[in-house]
Amino acid sequence: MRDVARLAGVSPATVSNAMNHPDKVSPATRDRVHAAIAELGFVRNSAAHQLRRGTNRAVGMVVLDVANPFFTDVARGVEEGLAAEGRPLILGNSGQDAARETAYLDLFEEQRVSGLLVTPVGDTLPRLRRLRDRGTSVVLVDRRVGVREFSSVTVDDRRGGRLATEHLLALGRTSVAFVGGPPRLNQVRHRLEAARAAVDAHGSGSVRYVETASMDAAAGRAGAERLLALDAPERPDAIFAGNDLVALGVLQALTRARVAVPDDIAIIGFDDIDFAASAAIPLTSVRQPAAEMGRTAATRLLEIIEDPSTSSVVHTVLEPELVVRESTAGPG
Amino acid sequence: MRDVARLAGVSPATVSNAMNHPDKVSPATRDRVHAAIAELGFVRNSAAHQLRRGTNRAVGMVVLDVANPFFTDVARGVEEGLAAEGRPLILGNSGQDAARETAYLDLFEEQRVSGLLVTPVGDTLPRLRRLRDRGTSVVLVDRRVGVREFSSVTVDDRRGGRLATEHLLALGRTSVAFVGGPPRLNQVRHRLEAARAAVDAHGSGSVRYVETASMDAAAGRAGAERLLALDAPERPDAIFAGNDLVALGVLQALTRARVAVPDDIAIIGFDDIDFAASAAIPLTSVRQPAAEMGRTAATRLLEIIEDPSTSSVVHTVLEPELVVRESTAGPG
DNA sequence: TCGAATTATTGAATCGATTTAACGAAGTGT
DNA sequence: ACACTTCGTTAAATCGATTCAATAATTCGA
Repeated sequence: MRDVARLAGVSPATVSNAMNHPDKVSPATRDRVHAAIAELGFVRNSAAHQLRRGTNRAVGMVVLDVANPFFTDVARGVEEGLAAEGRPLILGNSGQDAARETAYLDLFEEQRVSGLLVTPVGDTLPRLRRLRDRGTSVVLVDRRVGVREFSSVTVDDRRGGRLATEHLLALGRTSVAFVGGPPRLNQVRHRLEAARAAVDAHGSGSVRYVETASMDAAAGRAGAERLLALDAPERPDAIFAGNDLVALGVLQALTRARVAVPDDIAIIGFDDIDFAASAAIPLTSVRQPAAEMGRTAATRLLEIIEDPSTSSVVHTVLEPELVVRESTAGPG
Repeated sequence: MRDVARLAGVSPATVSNAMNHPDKVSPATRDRVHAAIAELGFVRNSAAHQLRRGTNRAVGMVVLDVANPFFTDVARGVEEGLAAEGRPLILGNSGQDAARETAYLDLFEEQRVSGLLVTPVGDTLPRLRRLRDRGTSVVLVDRRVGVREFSSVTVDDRRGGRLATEHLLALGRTSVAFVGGPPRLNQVRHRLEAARAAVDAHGSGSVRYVETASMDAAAGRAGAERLLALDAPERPDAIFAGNDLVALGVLQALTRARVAVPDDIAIIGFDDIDFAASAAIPLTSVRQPAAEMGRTAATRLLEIIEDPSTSSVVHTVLEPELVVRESTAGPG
């Protein structure tokens, strides 16, 4: 910056003013400074900038799993929402791993980001509290922990679970297997509980839980194979998958075993990722408005950053929507 | 940090030494300092740290399109490769948009990241030169620009194009449409050129180019519809899609129009993303080793960071592999 | 036991940009 | 013409951690 100042024939302070308080500088010198900046290709050192300013404009986001299109859709929504304010978004991928989540939280805490969007994996609440107490605004995405303390944007999982299950029951299916896990995840619990409640309300039918360690296609294949190992009368006539990746895995395993979908076993997923529509047998799914979730979370976060005194905690719950395709309804 | 020093009964300098040069501090005081750090939950301010240290350990990566699983797979590979050194990876998504790419390069330049992985979109070469001249190591991923200056990790697109086209020709297809674009992308050009060369070498057949503005499913649908609008004798009997997303879009459009795949028209994609295998008609594709590409790029970048004097430019070219599925081969 | 060699700790300078308070120059009103 | 604003500019202090040179404490050999 000294070089820029020298070239423009002014002091470093004036260069700073030209960049950050253009009104404090006469038009003539402002132009001179900008010319010098352009000529030297000066880019300010954000470490120094932040150190003095005390704040980092960037927003951090810890994404649960970039391999899941649902979360990349959320991230894209966040980017859109942040674009209005021109704040950079720094993405970290926890890949469902608590240790990596912690590593990214450390990074963001060191960086003193002004806001944080996170879908927590591990026992993250104490960390989030500390971040908040130190001035980082926090909004939870697709999860709720510390309900009285942190705003969140989620989708009504119970409603989604009910929609899915009622759809299956309406089609005359009675023996439903829910494939997903681990049950520690609220998502999984809520969807499963709602499925059971729907079956109870219906008066007949059953829900069995096939627990998996993760929520990807491999888990779906493994879960389906466990079901296929059962004797025919024990087999379910419908599978409610914890999400679309799992559903695609289930579909692969069933197809390989020459089980007719949906005739023998119907499959319904959750999320309605783009690929659900172009699956081998297009997947019925419970649509989550991922991009909207991201946008909403970003907007809410910006509000809190602008006015941290707004201590009110807001939980936005978006509505899921049933999208019926061939994996339950049959062709045509 | 002053607080930590006070609590531990030492000077700030000792606290710093305890963290960064543990050998310079006696075990007793080191423990005392660490206890104080833990008690106060001290997290160092990375702005100050970097300002003094002059370097940022983090590595930046500008991903071309997080909506494309191919690139998230690459990013996962990069994370793996970087994990060895424990360097944080900061992700930015350009979404194929030159302006957003520039915004992220600005951010990374301000941050003085020690390394940069980028799949350039726009006219990025001058920016990369400047970054390199200022000490940021750069490795190109899935692209080559400034061949004498920047190391790169790519896949042999011509070979991939040849594999795909020879496969189609071997199946007796003669009229191939290449759907993809824009042609400004090297990838697209190389794959298309290789397709034409393969047809020439074969002695019969033809390749027509259906140009699209982007490389997503929507583009694939649009491209396919243009082909469907042709009179029957004009229609191709095979479609080589620029990547799997485009291929999935093509497949959707053909299915909707009740065109039999592969009987009437065969489809082959590129990338072999996970979803290709679970598509409506499982997609034949040219597999790119995405994760390996990411790992390799990360490793190469770390080498350059460690020893910037290594001015040698290395271009790693990974080999693609044909994966035959039903969209060309027919069931069974 | 004493000075030399070694090890542990600290005060002060430093990184690069921002900001505050002070300064000089130009303009205003009487 | 004089005192008084107003406006543009600058010197110097500052953000928080690191590092160097210097000092203090410890160990060791003779």
